[in-house]
Amino acid sequence: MTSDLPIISLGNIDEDGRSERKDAAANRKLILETAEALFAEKGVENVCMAEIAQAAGVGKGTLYRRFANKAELCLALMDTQMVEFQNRMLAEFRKMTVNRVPQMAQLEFFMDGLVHFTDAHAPLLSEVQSEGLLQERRSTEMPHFWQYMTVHGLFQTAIDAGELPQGLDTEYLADALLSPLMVDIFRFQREVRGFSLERISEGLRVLIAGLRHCVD
Amino acid sequence: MTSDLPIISLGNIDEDGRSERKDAAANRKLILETAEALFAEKGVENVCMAEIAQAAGVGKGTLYRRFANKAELCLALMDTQMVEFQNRMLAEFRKMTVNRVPQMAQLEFFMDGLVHFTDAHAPLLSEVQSEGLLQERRSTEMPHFWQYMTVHGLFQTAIDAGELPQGLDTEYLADALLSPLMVDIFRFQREVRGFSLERISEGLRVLIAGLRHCVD
DNA sequence: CAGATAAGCGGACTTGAGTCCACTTGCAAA
DNA sequence: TTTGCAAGTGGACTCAAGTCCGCTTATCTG
Repeated sequence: MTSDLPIISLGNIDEDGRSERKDAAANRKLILETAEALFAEKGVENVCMAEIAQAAGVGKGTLYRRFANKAELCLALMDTQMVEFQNRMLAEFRKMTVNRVPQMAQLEFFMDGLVHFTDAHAPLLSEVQSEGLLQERRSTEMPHFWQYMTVHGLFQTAIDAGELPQGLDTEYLADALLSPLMVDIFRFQREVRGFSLERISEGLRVLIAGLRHCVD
Repeated sequence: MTSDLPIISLGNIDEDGRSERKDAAANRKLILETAEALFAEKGVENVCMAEIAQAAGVGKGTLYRRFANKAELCLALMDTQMVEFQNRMLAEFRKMTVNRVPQMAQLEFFMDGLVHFTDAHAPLLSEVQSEGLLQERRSTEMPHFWQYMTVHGLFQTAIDAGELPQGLDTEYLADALLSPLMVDIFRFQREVRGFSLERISEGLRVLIAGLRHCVD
């Protein structure tokens, strides 16, 4: 059942299904490339929107027409890599399922991949998540959305397969298991606590493993 | 061993141990009262710093000398209630320990209390946490600090008491267990997912219960 | 091809955060 | 009591975010 996990992407389709005007599409590309270059040069958090607009040679109005804020811009920049990661994971899931690898092992594999993904994209993710989970806008495009769908899906399948007891609150558990990977906390653990990626993965593995036993 | 858990409070002692000048202390009090009133009237997120300064009849400079930002101001406003909560919990721990209540049950009790505490103070906590975990400044006064110390302490004691297997990464687990209570995620679960407090508590209970079994 | 028009564009403007600094005042030592 | 000065004060100023609105242009229709 892992095959119906969603792949989420922005694409360049407007909400109405209408595609952009040619000049607008060119500008979007220009802005994204300019932003990527500036981010690489000075670090994501040291680049402001006005600076991006100026470097791209467009007005602030244009920039904000395409991307309502820095979070959205950063989300667009991550889009390709997010889709790539999702595809890689889906391919692995398929392979593992063929090889009769238990769902819970697949979940551990996913979480481990996510730890590395989060680490690799921490600066962009910081901006993306600074917007907050609460904004309705674009919520289905937020990283948390597909991460949640994946974890939740794996939990459900694990229950169906008898790997987990029935009656677990998979909706809550999916959110809870993902919450230590929200960037704020993740970066805190990495930068202040000094945890290694392996240590974080192992910690999550322990949490996951525990679920197998406890129901009462 | 629960008796050496810390109680964290701001107090009105300067970092150098020097106490404030009388006029300054009066202003701090005035500012806190004004802010509290404005927050109650218009909601925490709808009140800006300039507004607080004006309503209190002081300049922005004065306001910012006392409180480096809105987060710090909100933290000061929560101070009393935080200390109260901590004391209530410590008292309960003592009582429970006398009655031979297992450490893990005490942890569940604490987490349940924390769920209610977080819910009750969500707006102020949102401001406090918007500062982010990463700022070194005042990190020991942040809610997460004493929450972490408490959970970590309970884990350790549980291990010493043989309730949990040795070798658990208690430092990681304390952070991880608390992370679904970071306001962003908590509010998301409450407001978007629509989870009840009971459901959240129960979910946490399941996570905690799992730890008893899994080590390998 | 011409005209209509929705989409796109740019930059001035508004708003709030936070800094700076010249001026004032409480307090303690002489 | 005077006086030195660290602490306190107020508000102008800087900086970035995000909005607004009058002008321009791609694209569609006749």
